[in-house]
Amino acid sequence: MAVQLEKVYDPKHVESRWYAYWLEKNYFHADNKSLKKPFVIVIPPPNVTGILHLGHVLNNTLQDILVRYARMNGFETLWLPGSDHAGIATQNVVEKNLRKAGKTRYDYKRDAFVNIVWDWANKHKSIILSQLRKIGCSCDWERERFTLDKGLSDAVRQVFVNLYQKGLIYRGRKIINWCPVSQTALSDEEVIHKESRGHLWYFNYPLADGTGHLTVATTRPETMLGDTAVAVNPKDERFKNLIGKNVVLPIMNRIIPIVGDDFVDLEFGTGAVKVTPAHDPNDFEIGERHGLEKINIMNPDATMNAAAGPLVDGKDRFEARKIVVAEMERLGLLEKIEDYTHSVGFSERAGVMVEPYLSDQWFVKMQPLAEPAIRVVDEGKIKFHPGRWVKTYDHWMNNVRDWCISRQLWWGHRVPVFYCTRCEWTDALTEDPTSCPQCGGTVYQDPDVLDTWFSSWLWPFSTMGWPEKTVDLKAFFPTNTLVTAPDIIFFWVARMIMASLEFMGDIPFTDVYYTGLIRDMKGRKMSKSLGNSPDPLELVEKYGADALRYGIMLIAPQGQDILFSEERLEAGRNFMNKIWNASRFILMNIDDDSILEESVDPDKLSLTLADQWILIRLKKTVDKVEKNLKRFRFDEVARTIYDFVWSDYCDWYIELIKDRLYKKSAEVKRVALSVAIFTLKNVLKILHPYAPFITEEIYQHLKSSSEPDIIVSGWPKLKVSVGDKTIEEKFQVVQEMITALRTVRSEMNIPPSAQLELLVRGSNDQLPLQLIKDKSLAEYVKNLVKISEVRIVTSGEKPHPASTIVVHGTEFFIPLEGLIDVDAEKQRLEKEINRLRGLVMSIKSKLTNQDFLKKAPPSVVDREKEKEQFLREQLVKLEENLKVFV
RNA sequence: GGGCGCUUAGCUCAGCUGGUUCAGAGCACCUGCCUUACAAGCAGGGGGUCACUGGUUCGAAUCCAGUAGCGCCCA
Repeated sequence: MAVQLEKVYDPKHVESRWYAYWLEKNYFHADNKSLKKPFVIVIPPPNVTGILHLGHVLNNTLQDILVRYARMNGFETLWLPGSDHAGIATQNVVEKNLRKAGKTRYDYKRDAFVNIVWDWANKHKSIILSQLRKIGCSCDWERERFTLDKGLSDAVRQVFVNLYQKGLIYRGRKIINWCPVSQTALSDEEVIHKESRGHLWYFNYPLADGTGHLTVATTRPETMLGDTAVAVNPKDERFKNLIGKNVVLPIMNRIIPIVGDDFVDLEFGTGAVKVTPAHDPNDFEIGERHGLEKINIMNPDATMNAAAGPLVDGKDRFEARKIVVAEMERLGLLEKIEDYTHSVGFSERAGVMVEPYLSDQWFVKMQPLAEPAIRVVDEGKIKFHPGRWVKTYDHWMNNVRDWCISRQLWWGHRVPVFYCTRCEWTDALTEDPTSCPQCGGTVYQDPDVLDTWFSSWLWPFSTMGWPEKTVDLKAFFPTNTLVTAPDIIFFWVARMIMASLEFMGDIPFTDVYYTGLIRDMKGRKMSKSLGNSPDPLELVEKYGADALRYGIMLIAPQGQDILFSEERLEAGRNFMNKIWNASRFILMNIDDDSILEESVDPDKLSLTLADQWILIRLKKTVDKVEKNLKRFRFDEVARTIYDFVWSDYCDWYIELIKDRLYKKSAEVKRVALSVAIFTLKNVLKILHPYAPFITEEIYQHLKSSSEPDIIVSGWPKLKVSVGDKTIEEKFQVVQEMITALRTVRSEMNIPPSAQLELLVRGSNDQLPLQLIKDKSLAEYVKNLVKISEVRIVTSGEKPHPASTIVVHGTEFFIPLEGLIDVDAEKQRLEKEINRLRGLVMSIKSKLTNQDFLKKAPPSVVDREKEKEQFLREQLVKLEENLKVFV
């Protein structure tokens, strides 16, 4: 019996039902003993900091598309989900919350604080995972992982110890980036450089021998308190003779040397620079070269310490700056102040200015790891999409610096290094020692934790059970495609490649697809403070998950940022409603369900031109979708399906078969319906990866009882052999005839309801005449243009007055006594004639160009000749018809 | 300073291997329609020197070089 669907598609009634059904059927679960070829994606684990944003929707929709496509193609498909503990970020938000209550983490014992963070993390983890389910992600939830899980923590520890033993992890006292808010070291990648307006202060440092002074320039006056030298370039004629002499450091009254160092830029400032080895990476290097003292003048919270002197001891760095400048001025040693724009580092998470800070940290030696990782990408074993990111990758890899992995945080994997309280013993161990193996003394563990990325870089294999030799690893590693944003190419992608090669001896994935960033319509990044970041769940509520997914795919160009506005989602919603209504129409015309049980073989049906045409179009659409999925052109896929469904299927095919559905015999109706159902089912399949819910819902009404659910149905393999090449050509002419006639109706203001008579005049070699002579094709025209009768007329015959059009040489007259506005018709003809004349002119100039005739391929020349011929004929006929009115 | 990307209709973007997909789509706009799937719709229409300047070519939105503007990354 005919199924009745709602007139307007309501995703709320559909989506959650099917997700529960798929789960119940265990469709998302991957069997590690399967004989099928695997297709594997590991999710870029979202941070448990907060909730999902649109970037996640984009990213996870893409993954779900790949996964669902692979599943339909018979792969053993694993999409491994999980989340990331996001060390600094998570600890930061929790501390921010505590601060609201006037507390800091130091008001708690370490364990107690970590428990608070766990509560936060668990809460957000479950929100995030439920959001992924809401948008339809077909993840294998049985394999969900968290970076702090036991297994993953073991992997982290194993890797640390291993690299430590290989000498690739070492402890070093270096200048690192220090975040005064989180009070931890950061890696270079976690610092964001911004152009900032500041000043350049010029200070005079008196020479110790009283013969004058040397002027230095600085952007950070407060650091002068930690100066232990002044450096000049040995090539600098101005200062050459000063090398080896001393200056008196003002305020501190410390005698410090003038050293010569090539690093000093002769052009910058005065050519003499103050050297603060404990607070500047370049100065540190100079200090190393000249054996200078490194005086740390700052506390971890960026207040000044006692070494900075009584004037500023305990004061904040910016307050200290003011005090120092004022004091220098009071001493008459402030030469001048200039405005100066320079690049300043900010902490990625806390957003405050970072301090270059001397401290003991753990580092990974990167170069040995980088080399093989560069190779696998350059050799194409791992492919980037778009490929241009290879350059960025190479550049970073070739200039990679050692990775600072220790963090002075409480939330994360503890550095597995142990120290003896009594002797010098220290070691990295996979098992906690009970006492010092050397002297039996008590031991303690390094208090620091590891950078989050030190666990994330193991994600593709730690999630599958490494370092155990698990069945999962054997079945599913390496993975296939990684979908991520290019802003973490260094943080994550590069490091995963290094870690996989080092520990698995293999690449982690074969393809990396880089998405764009989602911005608002003004091109601004989405951010909470701007309030331009919509909540994905609200959008799902409003438009449905399918519309959200599909809409985003539609507007997401490859490799470019995406300008998002809610308005643009309407295209997605409208399309869902369109396909819903097309289905609704088909379903309401099914009066005998047995048609659904038939397997349709188009070759065995007696097909009309429209049937053959839609099947060819379907085949071409499937091919194009497949091709573009393989090329990662997800936007193109969305558009291809859109055009087929909306234009070909709805605007033309359905309109054309209405006549057969309503008025014709049961057999005729059945063929039309069969083709319509066949086409719809296949288009639902190719749409399924994009819009899983609505397609499953509709498909359930259309599938035979023995066919599987759409999610596990086979991807269409159409062998449409119907018809010759002329089918599309013929149909296109039909479309042209109909459109041309409709245009006349519209332009001549003929009431939509008026039934017209149509006279056709032409010769038998003209396609339109041949087609219109075919009764069934004449019906197409009659139905879609509201023509009551078509009459083929011979040369002399022509009604007056009539509106005239010419399609491929054949003349069509609409006789409309009284309805035709002669002036309007004249104008219309003149306009068309002018257009054609222009075209003819341009072709003529081509065809009279000897070079063109000689050098262009003959097929192109012939085509132009045909075109000219064709246009001329059309022109002549229109001109004749115009004469009638003159 | 180095690298990458972008510039096509009012807006957002397609346009692959240079020529019948060549100037396109959606939104917006104009006209007419509640035509028994859909007004979240149907039919028709207007609208662009393809950033600029050169070059290659019979032929350039498309390839090359340069210029300008915008954006991103690295130092």
